[in-house]
Amino acid sequence: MGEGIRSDSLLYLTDEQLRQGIEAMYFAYRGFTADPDRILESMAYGRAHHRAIHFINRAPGTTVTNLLAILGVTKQSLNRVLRTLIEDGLVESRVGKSDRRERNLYLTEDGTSLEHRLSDAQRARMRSAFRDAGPDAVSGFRQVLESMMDGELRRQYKSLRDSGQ
Amino acid sequence: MGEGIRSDSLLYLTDEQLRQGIEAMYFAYRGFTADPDRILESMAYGRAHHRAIHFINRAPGTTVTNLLAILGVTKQSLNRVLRTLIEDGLVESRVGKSDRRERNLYLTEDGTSLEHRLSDAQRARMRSAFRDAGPDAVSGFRQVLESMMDGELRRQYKSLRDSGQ
DNA sequence: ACAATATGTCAGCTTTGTTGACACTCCAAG
DNA sequence: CTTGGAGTGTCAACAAAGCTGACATATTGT
Repeated sequence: MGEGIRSDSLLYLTDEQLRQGIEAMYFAYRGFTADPDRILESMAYGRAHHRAIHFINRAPGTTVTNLLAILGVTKQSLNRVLRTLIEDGLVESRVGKSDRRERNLYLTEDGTSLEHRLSDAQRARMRSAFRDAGPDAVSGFRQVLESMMDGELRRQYKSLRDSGQ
Repeated sequence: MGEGIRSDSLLYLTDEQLRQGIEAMYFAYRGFTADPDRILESMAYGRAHHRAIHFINRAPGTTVTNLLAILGVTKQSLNRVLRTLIEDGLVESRVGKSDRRERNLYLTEDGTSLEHRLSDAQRARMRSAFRDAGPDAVSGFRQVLESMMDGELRRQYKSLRDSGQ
């Protein structure tokens, strides 16, 4: 073994370290979805409903096409989810003002209330993880995740992020 | 607004920061699975097959029950996946030596070869993200993910991690 | 002998994704 | 004003991957 081939600054790039990162991502994502899943399964809903509710709440008045781009599913798949949410009175679909082909989506009071329950649960876990790890770790966490995104997804993530606060 | 209510050290725990963390996790996970998914869809396989292959490779000779505990699915669900992998000659199931009720699972040569293709793709993305973000960020990333796991999952993650290298 | 364990399998159901086809509304350009 | 295309909704059919419940088999340990 030649010395100095692998410098200290590259030690975290060994296959072993990478595999640990992969497994950490897998197990953490299961924790990440566990709390909302528990709430959703008591109703007739699943993760797809949660995602729709999240992003409608995030950008009220968004169109179906925009939601399709963010979620990356087919309109048939999204439509099935939206239909149940509209039927159940959690989402309101208003005909577009300037372009009447578009549908602008909004959460109703009930929809907002469910969104709060779901995001409270998810935020509580995220808050606890952030608190445990500390501000520097949080910054690193965000940096790595952002680098892991696909180009188009990263664009959408940043666009949402910058529209926030 | 009163000054000093929210100290600098807690700024990263605002709902806005937490929501960004949640969305980062969502978009990053899609990037995380994108490359293996592309490889898998060219065959008749899905993510469930990838997970089985990953953990069999990780712990050769593991039993079905152990795999069930790690993956958190029902045996019917896992069995469907394992059956196709065994039929296709990617996984070998050997009767247990000491306890003949158990089945010890191993990757065949073909199974190992597919595992390499999948993990090479996934590691490449992880490596690139790690390199972009730097060692400190990687450490933070791992810390936050570990805190985000459920208790039982964290136990399994650590057990795998410590058995490595 | 008997109970418990590990595994496999059958049937049936759910959620969430997919294609393909088609209709309707509406905007904009010719 | 007609016509093409975009945005939307819906139908049918299907697939992957999870679930429950029930049951069979082999094996182990008491």
